[in-house]
Amino acid sequence: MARSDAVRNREKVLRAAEAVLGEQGLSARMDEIARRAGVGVGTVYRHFATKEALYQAIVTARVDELLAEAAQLRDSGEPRTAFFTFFTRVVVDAAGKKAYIDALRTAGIDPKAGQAGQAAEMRKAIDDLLREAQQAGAVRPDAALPEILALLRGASMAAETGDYPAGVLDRSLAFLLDGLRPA
Amino acid sequence: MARSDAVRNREKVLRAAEAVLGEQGLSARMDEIARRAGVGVGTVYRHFATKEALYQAIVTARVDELLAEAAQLRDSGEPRTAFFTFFTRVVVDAAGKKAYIDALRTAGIDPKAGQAGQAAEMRKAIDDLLREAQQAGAVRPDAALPEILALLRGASMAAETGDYPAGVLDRSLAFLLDGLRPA
DNA sequence: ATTGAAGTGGAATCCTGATTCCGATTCTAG
DNA sequence: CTAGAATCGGAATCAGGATTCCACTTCAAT
Repeated sequence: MARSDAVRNREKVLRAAEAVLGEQGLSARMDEIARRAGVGVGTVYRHFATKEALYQAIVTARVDELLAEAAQLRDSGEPRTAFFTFFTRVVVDAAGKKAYIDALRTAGIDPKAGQAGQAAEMRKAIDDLLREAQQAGAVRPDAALPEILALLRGASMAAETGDYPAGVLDRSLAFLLDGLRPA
Repeated sequence: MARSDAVRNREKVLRAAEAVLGEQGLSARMDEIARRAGVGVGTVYRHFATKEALYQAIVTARVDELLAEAAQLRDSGEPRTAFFTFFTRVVVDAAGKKAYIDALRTAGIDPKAGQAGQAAEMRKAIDDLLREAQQAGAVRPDAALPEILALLRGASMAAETGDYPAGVLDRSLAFLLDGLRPA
């Protein structure tokens, strides 16, 4: 039913939006996204009712990918590693993608919209990894989910901001994770 | 020379702006600031050429306070504690004050405006505390300033965002700081 | 090849604030 | 107490962007 060119354009918009929103965050202009997609603003709006909707589409997709990865790690049989790997993945993934801040914020609380479900999933995924890691003695037992989420958020936000000299981010993260290990 | 009432109004504006910008960040409206100050927008503009200027005035003042505290801690003769205390102070101070994000960002890099000098001072202050703490064996020797700044920024940003259940922030920060201690 | 529905481009419109302007009000020096 | 300067207040002006509209293309089913 859907016209082939329409589908193609939708893709182009999505890709352009991902790039532009990633670089500039929510403050990016719809015009810019349209230009980069090689399309008129009107077309962008035909596919996504609003800037917010476009943004959500992108974030939702990305979070789904992360959730899939979390599931995979959970079943990897390496609980001691899985938690740290996922934590790192999220932070690295956030680096340079300003569009994530809100996603993380949402994961924290914010029962807004339908994304609430996704946020809950994310929390659960992290909680699972955390528990198993603690069970395996890889993470200090006094660390609870809320604290982990706060740290994850902080790390992600820091990673998104400014460009650090090579290695700084990795080392910072390493220190942070060390703080989560048993004494 | 300056009219007494003008001085008073300037103060009112400053106080109101501090409150409003603290709660809502840069997105706060000038109208709101004026209303809270019990003054017309025009008056706000008579004292501060632009929203940015008003914002800078506030941040600059606050950072100066922090610098003073840093100096005091440096001379306290408690290097083992000073570093952690200051780190904590900055984060706690940032909690709920959305206006700081940018200040911290600036402290990171951003040679913008005259604030560049202040940013440099802040970096130096932290560096001093860090070195002494390491000298005293309270902080792992492989932690360098850039990493510390990244962590400080992340922690501050996380603290500013959303409201966490009581204690979460403190515990998160405790874990983070544990990661900076020698093994 | 033909045609009406679906899709497109991008100028025009709307909205939301920041900033400007200026007549009305205080101050305060004399 | 009085005049002139310094301030005020807040309506009017501007500007930046999101969103809407619609005449004009493209599709693709027939």
